[in-house]
Amino acid sequence: MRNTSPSSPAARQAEGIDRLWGTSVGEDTAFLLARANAITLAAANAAVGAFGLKVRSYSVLALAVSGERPNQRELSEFLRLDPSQIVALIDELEKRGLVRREPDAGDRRVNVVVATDEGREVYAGAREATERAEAECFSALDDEDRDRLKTILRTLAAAPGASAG
Amino acid sequence: MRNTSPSSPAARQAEGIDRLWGTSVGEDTAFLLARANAITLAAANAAVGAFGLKVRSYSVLALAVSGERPNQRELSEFLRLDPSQIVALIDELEKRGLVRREPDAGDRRVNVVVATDEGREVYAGAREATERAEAECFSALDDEDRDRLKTILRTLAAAPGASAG
DNA sequence: CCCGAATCGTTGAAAATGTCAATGTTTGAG
DNA sequence: CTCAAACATTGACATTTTCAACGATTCGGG
Repeated sequence: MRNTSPSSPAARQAEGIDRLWGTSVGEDTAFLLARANAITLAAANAAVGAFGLKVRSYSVLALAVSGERPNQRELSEFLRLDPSQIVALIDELEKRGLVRREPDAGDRRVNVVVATDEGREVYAGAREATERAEAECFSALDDEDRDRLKTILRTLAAAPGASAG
Repeated sequence: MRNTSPSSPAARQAEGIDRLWGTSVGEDTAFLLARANAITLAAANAAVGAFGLKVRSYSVLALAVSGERPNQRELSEFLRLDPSQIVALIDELEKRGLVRREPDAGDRRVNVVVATDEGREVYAGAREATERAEAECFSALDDEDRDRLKTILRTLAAAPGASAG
């Protein structure tokens, strides 16, 4: 049996960071949120990477495919990215022919972002890959907890003050 | 009453990004996770900023205060940061006198990171601030949902494959 | 109609972060 | 003793973040 306070110096720290889970950091919901996010983000990035995308560009593509015709300011706010980053992301997607900017009918300042046919195709494949990756990330949860998590996160993500904190 | 398909061009997109929540992106748990994280991270950074810290350095400080005497490799793994980033973070904290490196008794390769008295003081204040900030972030949830969220996130954050994904 | 403030997309620069390879020191196995 | 591996560190490089400024356009008021 394992001693609670190991006498052997070599065995003291063993290979475990598990004891750190008991600290205030390990008990902090915001930290857990960040860590869970880092893990799923890495998995998602690996998944869409096969399609020459990152999570960022994949999100923009998905919104372009949606048919909601978001403009760049809306993408910026929804994805919580600086407008200049949206420009860069769309530039890249447009160069690849997955997306195009369309002038808004009623306001010549604004561009609306829509997907091309090829964009829809790439999206379909990438979406399948991310869903597989996510399924694996969340495999430790049962269906009920998955639903709960989604509901709770939606409450947090859409909370007032999400834009101007 | 509001028309579902507004005829006025000016009113079409209004000021709402709300319609984007109905897209596949808005339904994606991983996206919700990322967005909720971004929001709480921003709030936490604002909170600890008053103490000259960021969430990163605050986390390192908290682990140094914990008494668990983590070494740098452990910090790297637990916080999911590159070892070189840990070096930079500790350098800064050490320069400010909040933390110091102690040679490990049993292994001269490893440094153990411990807090100074001043580090403990600063931590106490910063922790209070972050707890206030978090309380506000999670104010939209009742106690039960807060517990659920924490439990679920812990499952995800500590899942196997969290280190080598 | 005309002016000024505000919005949208864009550009560019600076700071912060992330990623990776290489190194010196030390340990542990054989 | 020798060799491979682990730890902390350094330095280089790419990516991301953050800001300020700009031209074009819209909108509200006078």
